[in-house]
Amino acid sequence: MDNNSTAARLANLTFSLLANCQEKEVHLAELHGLTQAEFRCLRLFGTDESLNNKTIAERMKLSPSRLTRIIDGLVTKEYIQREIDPNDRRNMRVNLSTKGKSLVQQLNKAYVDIHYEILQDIDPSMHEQLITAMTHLLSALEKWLANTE
Amino acid sequence: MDNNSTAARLANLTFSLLANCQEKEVHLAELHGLTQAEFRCLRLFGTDESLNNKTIAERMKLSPSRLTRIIDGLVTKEYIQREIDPNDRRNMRVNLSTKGKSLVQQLNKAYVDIHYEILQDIDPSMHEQLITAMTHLLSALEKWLANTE
DNA sequence: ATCGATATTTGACATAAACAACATTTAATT
DNA sequence: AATTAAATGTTGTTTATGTCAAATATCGAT
Repeated sequence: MDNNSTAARLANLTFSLLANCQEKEVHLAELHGLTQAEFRCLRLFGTDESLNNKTIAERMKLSPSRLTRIIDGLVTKEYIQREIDPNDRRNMRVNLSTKGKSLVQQLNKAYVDIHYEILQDIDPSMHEQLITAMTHLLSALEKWLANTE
Repeated sequence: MDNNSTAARLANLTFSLLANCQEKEVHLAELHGLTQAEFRCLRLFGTDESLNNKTIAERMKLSPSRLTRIIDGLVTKEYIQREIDPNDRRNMRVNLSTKGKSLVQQLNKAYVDIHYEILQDIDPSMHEQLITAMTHLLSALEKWLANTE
């Protein structure tokens, strides 16, 4: 009984959290003159990563053609660069420009900062458990998604 | 240092969590033949709530005109009903149909169930902490959003 | 060196979702 | 009589996505 109401509270929390995060993402994209698709694509890059069109398309579950256009936008806006892969010249290695790197870093930093502040409010001995809990939450969701697809 | 890397791990977790939740929402909407906007609108209802057009429009930050169309879709799909507000007959009280109620309940149940399962994996003494942490996470995000708007 | 497969880009076209703006209508309130 | 709530019709924009076909360049293997 008690557990169930705790679950309901937790469910409400993650629900609101999701809504807020979504709003945040929309806001951030706008702030930098990016469309949602472009923003999502950009967020896919670690600062040093270099990916090719097809890989990104697969990760984002989009057609290569579609991806080309999204990348086009990001190249025009100077967030990423395209260069020919020396190993296989049919490939384009797509990677972040200086501007892109700095944006991604900035976003990551802001993100980590928020979480840092949150952790300040929590007993350090609980941190590890919190991580564990969130990991469970994530894998439960992933499992759920895999099942229904 | 350690705190910061914990923050980074936590940030990554909520990031993945967000991505998964988004995917889940898209999937669920599809599953029930609803557009994203319709799905979001539906999720706004508690099972017993009765709202009017204008209120929903404000909550969803949309124009009343736009809302009318979304509601139209949900009425056509028989998830919600419109009826004239007896107190002010200019108002339309919008509320869930039986079908709508059962869907909302089903969604809520699934949502609570997932969280219940997660809690099973976590030491009960930790539950309150988790709730607290998530509450902090949420209010940090809300604060952030309020600041940047 | 040629042939078939592959990666990407490009152009054209198409769909549909998500939204706004505006004017009009209807009905009800104050 | 003036105001309000909602619906409706129209028109238009943007974003997101797909498909398909053609073009280009490259690779790998024969």
